[in-house]
Amino acid sequence: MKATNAKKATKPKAAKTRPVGRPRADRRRRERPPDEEILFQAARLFARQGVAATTTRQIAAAAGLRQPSLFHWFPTKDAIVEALLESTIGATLDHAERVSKERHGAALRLFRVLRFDARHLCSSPYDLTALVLSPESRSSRYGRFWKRRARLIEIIGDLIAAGIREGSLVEMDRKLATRLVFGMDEGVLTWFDREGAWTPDLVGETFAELALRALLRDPKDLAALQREAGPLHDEP
Amino acid sequence: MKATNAKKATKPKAAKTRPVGRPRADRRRRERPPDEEILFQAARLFARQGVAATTTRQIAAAAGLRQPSLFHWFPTKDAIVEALLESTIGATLDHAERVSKERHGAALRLFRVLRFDARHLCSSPYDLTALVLSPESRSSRYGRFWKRRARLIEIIGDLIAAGIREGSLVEMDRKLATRLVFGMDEGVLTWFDREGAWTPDLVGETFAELALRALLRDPKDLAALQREAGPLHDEP
DNA sequence: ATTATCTATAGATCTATAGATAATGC
DNA sequence: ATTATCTATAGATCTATAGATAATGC
Repeated sequence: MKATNAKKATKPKAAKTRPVGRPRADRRRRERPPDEEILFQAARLFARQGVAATTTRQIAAAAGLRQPSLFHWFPTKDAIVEALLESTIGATLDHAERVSKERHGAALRLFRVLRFDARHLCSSPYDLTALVLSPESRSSRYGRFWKRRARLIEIIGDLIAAGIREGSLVEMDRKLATRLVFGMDEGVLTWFDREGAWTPDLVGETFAELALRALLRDPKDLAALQREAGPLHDEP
Repeated sequence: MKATNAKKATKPKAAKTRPVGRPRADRRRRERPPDEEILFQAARLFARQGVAATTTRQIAAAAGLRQPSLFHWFPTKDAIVEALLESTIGATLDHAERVSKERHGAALRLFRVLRFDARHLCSSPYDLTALVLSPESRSSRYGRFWKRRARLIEIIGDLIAAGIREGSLVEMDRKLATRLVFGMDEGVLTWFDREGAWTPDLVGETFAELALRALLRDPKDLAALQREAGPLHDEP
């Protein structure tokens, strides 16, 4: 949202430089830059209450600001939602566009796309619980997100179709399978617990395993697939 | 919400009996009893806009009433949400409690529980898109729903654990698998299109197939399982 | 008498704008 | 001069209540 000041980078980080601008009424230690803090706190509140039920006053209070000061950083409440939605899809879509064009078997490419997305959703700095699945996110206000998500679904659908054609995946309704698998993928947002025992890597790997076992003609291929895909943490 | 008047049942349904009470300002043909119409329209609006963003005025207008007249049928807006949430879980939980106690293999019982729930979610008279997955539904206000849903997850988890013990299901993190499979199940609410080509029966059957293929040690067992389970439409 | 509705409105919000203010940076 | 904040508030909601009203039922 804000370009980082180039000069700041050269400066050896001073221990206690006071930030520019009028001091805050709420003097608590700042964990993050204001725009990131706003996104972080907004996501936390959206996850608990939903977007519409969360007020700008609540977001501001959680971020250590007065309500109108929010509008210095984001022009509208919607802009906050948009920024969070983009954070869920950007990296995954880039990865999927790239991997889906590689010259490997469709099953392998599918495995990697799914594994990456589930991990990405779990490892976001923001708590995205059900934000992506909220009816709000489908509204035309967030058309950009909506189109990019549709593109991701399309890529997954194409990989499943290719796998069926190649004979590595079992014969089935391609579109229905795509929806079910993608539903399982996004579904992690409803239950993944960032304080829990499961790591994003484990969830990504297990989800992709489960999905491929369901789709592969011969589930014994899975082990070879995982070997070829390599460990998740190497994924760019 | 309203007990059906016993006398009404005996009466041969009169062609044009005017309903009791002051006539509505909005004179359109009534499709359903007022309370059902309110639930139906509320669900439609919740699906498009989310719960908090939907106003009682909008619900009332869609149901052919003035806003305050809503409160004759439901004491609060929350009561409408509660009624809809209960409609998603009631029948499924009854079915699951019953089936999970039958004396068949765990895989078969699991298959039937999953198949039933996915179909039930798709075939609701109300458009429940993402209502169940909304952060609102997790709020303590709807504790009854929340507890019943947790019980359903528990039953599914127990069946998966039993299947692993019996050796019919593949060795894996029982809880993680439960979450993933249940996520795929509820996920149908985000994409099932009541005007689309897929029937609730098809979605239920395909989902349960996919889930069992993912979990079974030997996917070839699936065909036998489906034969033994019988057709979905016979399911009580 | 009972029922289902209506109109009017109280009281409590909520988003976003206007304009002042208190810092740093040069 | 620039930046980031503040206080005050306009204007637009929204839920729920109060009390009147227009039907049917007996």
